[in-house]
Amino acid sequence: MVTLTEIPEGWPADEAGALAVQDELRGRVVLDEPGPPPGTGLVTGVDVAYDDERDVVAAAAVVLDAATLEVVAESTAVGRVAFPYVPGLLAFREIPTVLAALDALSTGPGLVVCDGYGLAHPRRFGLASHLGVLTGLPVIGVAKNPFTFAYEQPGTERGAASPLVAGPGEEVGRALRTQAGIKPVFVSVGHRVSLDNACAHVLSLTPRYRLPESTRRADALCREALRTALRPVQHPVA
DNA sequence: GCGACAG
DNA sequence: ATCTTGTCGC
Repeated sequence: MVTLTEIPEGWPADEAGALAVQDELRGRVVLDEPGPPPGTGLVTGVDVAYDDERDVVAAAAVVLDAATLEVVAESTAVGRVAFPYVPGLLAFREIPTVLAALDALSTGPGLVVCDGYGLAHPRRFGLASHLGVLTGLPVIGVAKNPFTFAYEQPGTERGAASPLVAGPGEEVGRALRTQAGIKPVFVSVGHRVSLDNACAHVLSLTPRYRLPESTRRADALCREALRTALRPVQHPVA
């Protein structure tokens, strides 16, 4: 069964409204907790896929055992796209549907890993921070691109890292090499996790591929959920 | 001033 | 994000 997630009442209708929300929520981010220890407990990947033509977004949450990387639980949700794509306002596009997917899980999510950024954001309040503040969960962001931020190329070996900086002396995240000789990923803190711990989690989630297993699983699942949701219902014929 | 810019 | 065939490699 597929239910269409509602866009919450009071959801910002334009850029000015969204900026005001970020401004208000930014102060609630918690940055002084280390977060759950890497390699233990549960880790949940979240991701979304879009059909902009039909204004539909599908979200998936996949819970992994952090020690074995085996799937413990998963869920999906489908909704209307809640906001246009504006760099810096990505969270407003996907958060309602992501929250619905997290709510549908049969277990607590543990640490949440999302696509995109937390602190590494024009106003230091990216998707991972936003999701963290709304749920109270520990959240980190893992992005495939450095956005507008600068970094020095980390060493070529797996585990090598270098600061992702917004300006002289302001570290907003880390470029982390998860596979030897492969383009790094860009890790930033969302809520209630330290940057060191966030990077340790990401390394523990990348035994084989560039991107965390959590995101890879969530990516595959939300694409499938989108295909299913867009497939026209089959009426039985007599 | 203009364009680019996580997904 | 998404549009998209074949192809090189383990």
